[in-house]
Amino acid sequence: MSKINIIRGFADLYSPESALYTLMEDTARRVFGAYGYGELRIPIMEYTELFQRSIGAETDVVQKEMYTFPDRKGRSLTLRPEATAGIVRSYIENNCHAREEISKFFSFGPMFRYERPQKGRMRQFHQIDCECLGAHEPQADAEVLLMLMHFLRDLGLTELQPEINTLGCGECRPAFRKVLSDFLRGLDPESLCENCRRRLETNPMRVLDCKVPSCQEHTAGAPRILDHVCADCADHFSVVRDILDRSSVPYTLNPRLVRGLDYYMRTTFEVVSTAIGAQGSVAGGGRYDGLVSQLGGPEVPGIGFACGMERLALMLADKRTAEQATSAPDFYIAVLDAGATDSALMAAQTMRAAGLAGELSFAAKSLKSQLRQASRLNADYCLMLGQEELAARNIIVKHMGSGEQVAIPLVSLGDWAEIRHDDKLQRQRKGNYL
RNA sequence: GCGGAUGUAGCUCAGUUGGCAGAGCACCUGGUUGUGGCCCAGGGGGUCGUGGGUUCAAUCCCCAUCAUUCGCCCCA
Repeated sequence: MSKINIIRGFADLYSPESALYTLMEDTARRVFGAYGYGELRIPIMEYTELFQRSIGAETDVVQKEMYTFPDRKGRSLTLRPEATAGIVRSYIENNCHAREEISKFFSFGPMFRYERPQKGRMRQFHQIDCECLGAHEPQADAEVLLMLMHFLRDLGLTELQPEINTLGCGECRPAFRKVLSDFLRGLDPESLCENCRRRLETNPMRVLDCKVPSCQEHTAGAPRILDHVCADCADHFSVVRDILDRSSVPYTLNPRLVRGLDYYMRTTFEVVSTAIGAQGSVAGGGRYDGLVSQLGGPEVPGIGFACGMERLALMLADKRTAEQATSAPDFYIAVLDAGATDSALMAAQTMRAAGLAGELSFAAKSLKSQLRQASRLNADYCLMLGQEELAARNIIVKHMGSGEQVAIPLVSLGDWAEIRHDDKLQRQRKGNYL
């Protein structure tokens, strides 16, 4: 039979790397919980229209990257490419705005985008997502960003800094778009890269964050959205900046920062790392005041962010956090005769019931290789069990450090394990206070 | 959707101007050891990603295809 492969761009996640994801989730629950956010679990599939109407029908995500297919009754379903749309759908559907003035959610799970996989980019990837709905005040913007940085700091990623910008609102952005468009058309078309010449028609604001150096040079004198937003947007943004200035969180003002999803407005931010390859955007978010009503809900403002777990994991792996998650076992049981395997399992259960951690060899391989395995696992003790020991109702216990060994009656193995377990707890306590 | 790199033992990878397929680790056996990590000797294991082509002969050259990976694009 031929074997069946995993789907391209999907991944099996093994220990110890999987422990990084648990760490991220645990940290998220603790930090976001401290800000009054509750965990929300939503489906990974929605009707396709939800994403078309929220992300934007013209965006690359919707146009080329969604896993969309009909269900058995012909309705178009889509595996979620991001979390905000589903959260807002749920918010509207459950009348959250009528129950509480402000709703704060965090959520994590898999997202799906049909892209070419590369470092830090999978077709099934995972995001941590936070949304604050119901607050239009700029303080909410600042708090969300401070919370994100708090989360990253608690993960040990202290070197990360956010870039921030404002995108204006429905009132002032169209005017800026025109000013920018006029400026770009005034340039020599040859001075822009091929992509930017196309963007000029589809989405002129995207030209601003083009990474091609020559584009950067030629658009250096481009109008800045900061100078063209309306008074309300300017006031809003200056309050956000003022709070950040007064907090201890450093940030960079990046007037060229724009967002790929259509629903963003006003405050926008992104955390980029240069340490993990080309896909360096670790987290991104911003305000989306029109989205709830656009999806058929009430006029409720919102702000939030998404954080890419694969990219965080790349940075955490650099810090060797994964190794800390795994600990050495207390024992390993070597089986000297095949007939002793079930007794070895019972012995292991006795040890585990007493609080010790360890494994047994299921196969009665040579003692040499089993002892080697015990030292490879860095076990404290190796227990040996064969026909001879069974006949004597004993088990041989060998301390791997000193090499000392004793025969312990099988009936009192539990007592022995309990003593060992108490010793271990004492050592740990001592270690903590020292 | 577009480019570059890679695909050889369970794992990490050498290799041949085209001529019987290699190492380290792992595994197994034996020796040494106070039944153990080191060391020594031996052993098992490979349709050289897949399908075509060129050739007396292809793992090597050519074409196609699949997979992995790094970029472009896009995004978290």
